[in-house]
Amino acid sequence: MRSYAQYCGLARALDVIGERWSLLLVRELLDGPRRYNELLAGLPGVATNLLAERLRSLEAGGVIARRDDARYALTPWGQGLHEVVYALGRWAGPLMAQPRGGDAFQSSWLRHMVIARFEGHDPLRRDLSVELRCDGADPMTLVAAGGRVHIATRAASTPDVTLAGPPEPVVGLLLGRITRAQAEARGVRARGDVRRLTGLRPRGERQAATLSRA
Amino acid sequence: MRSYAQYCGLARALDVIGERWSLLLVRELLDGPRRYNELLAGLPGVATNLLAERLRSLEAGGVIARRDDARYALTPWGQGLHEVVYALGRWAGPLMAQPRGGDAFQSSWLRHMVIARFEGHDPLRRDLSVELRCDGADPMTLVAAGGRVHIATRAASTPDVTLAGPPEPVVGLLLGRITRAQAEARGVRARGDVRRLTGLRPRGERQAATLSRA
DNA sequence: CTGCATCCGGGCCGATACTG
DNA sequence: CAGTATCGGCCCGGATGCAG
Repeated sequence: MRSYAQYCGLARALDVIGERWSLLLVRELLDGPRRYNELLAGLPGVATNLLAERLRSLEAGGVIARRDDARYALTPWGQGLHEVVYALGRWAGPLMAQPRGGDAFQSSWLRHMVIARFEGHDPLRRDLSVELRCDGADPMTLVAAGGRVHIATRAASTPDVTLAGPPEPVVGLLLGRITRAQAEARGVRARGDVRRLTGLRPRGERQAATLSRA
Repeated sequence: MRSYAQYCGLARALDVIGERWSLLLVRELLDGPRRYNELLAGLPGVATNLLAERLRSLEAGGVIARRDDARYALTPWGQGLHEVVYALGRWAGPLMAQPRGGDAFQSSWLRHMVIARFEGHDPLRRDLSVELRCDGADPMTLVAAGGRVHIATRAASTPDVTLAGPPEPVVGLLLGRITRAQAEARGVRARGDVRRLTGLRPRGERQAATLSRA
């Protein structure tokens, strides 16, 4: 890519990872080393030549490295993009309840969304277990305990709350951006006391309108 | 821009701010509302039609708004990109000591770099005042007091340390990525006890090699 | 002077075909 | 499995024009 030619941290960062697909490729590698075809599967829509070109570019930039086992992995510096990727994911919160037909969807993306939203310790967080059954993804269980949230990639035995249905309203309800009625009108089957979901979020962030796009 | 068509927070965020120049435009607006020509001056290298097109795109996306006084300003949601921009700026730290001739440079970018690196409270931070005189930028003073860092856009009366010279080695020395000898070899005039700069950074981050690109 | 719109050449992107 | 080759089209960058 053409350089911005600005002595500014943001500009120099974008010179390295600002090209199309680059950050999504980093997202895939945040889950660990991946082979070329695994990356191709995790990036629906990317052309094969573009993936190869981005892999070369990010390797030259010191973000990723090709390992002996023919897998690509983030360098220690590249792993620092975790904060950038999650900051962008959190910022996109207000967009996640919006329906947009035709979007691809994968279990690992749902896990990233949940982690980005709930990572870190919060002493006010209430204990809770939530089973998520999004259409097109494996069942997943969010467990809040001791102020921290953990996510397991399997169904729960006795969840406090279960949300099943299309990804957008399920996530929208989980993030507190839509009401239970709105979610159910959009195909969500909710079981348990949905109001307890607000206990996952800090006091100041329990209103759905907070940081709304509108 | 063409959508990634992925139901993922990162992908939906990049659908809104992933185009070339968009985040740099946001960077300029983090300093407050700006007129079209002010933005043009703050984004050396951008074509006039592209700036107009990005302004339209970001306005349609709900990131910025055109105000009555013909200025552009971030919406409350758009201001949330502060964390994204600074996370990218911090990640670029290892790149900032590298010389790259021809890069444009502005005082406000230097201020952003310093804030991105030192913002927040750190009880172990030592009190210190540092005057920065980068070629091509107005003199600036970094003041650490009570665990916090504040930055003033003027010269200091009696700074503990003064760094003057080209931006890259001045910033490289401030961030602890190069030694005093390396900085002076690259044209930096340093006065005062440069070793005290390490007191600006938390204990664990006082080695220049930390998070190196190599 | 501000705030764009238009035009054009070149480069990047996207889709498909193909190869070691 | 892991890419390369090719090609059409869109986007970007630079120059210029122009209305308020």
